[in-house]
Amino acid sequence: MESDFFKMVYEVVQLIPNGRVTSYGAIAKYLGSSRSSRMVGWAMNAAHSLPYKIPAHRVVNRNGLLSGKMHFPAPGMQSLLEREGIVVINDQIQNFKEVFWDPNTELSL
DNA sequence: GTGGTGACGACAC
DNA sequence: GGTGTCGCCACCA
Repeated sequence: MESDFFKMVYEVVQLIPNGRVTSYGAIAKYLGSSRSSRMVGWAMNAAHSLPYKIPAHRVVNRNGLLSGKMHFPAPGMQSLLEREGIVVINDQIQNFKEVFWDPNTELSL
């Protein structure tokens, strides 16, 4: 029973270009509720049961910190990001604003 | 049906 | 500027 909010989150996450990342708040704001950032995170949690591949490793918190790395099943969320060309040090994305992909700007709703 | 929690964010102090 | 608290909505017990 995927809510439209969730589906929107998944769609946006899948639209994230390679080598780019976004924040929960950015997606939430794109959906119309910047304060619903928690729902975006929850959507990521539910994404585990989804048949689609959700590049959750491209979604980090507003600080560019890999907040959800602990929940990530992969051997290393950081490794995935580095493979994308993103520099990650100590679970912190370097040049975050440079790799930051804001749907509100890129998609220009 | 109620209460508590959660991959966060913004505002208040 | 750092810390604390509220908010937001869906899911689980």
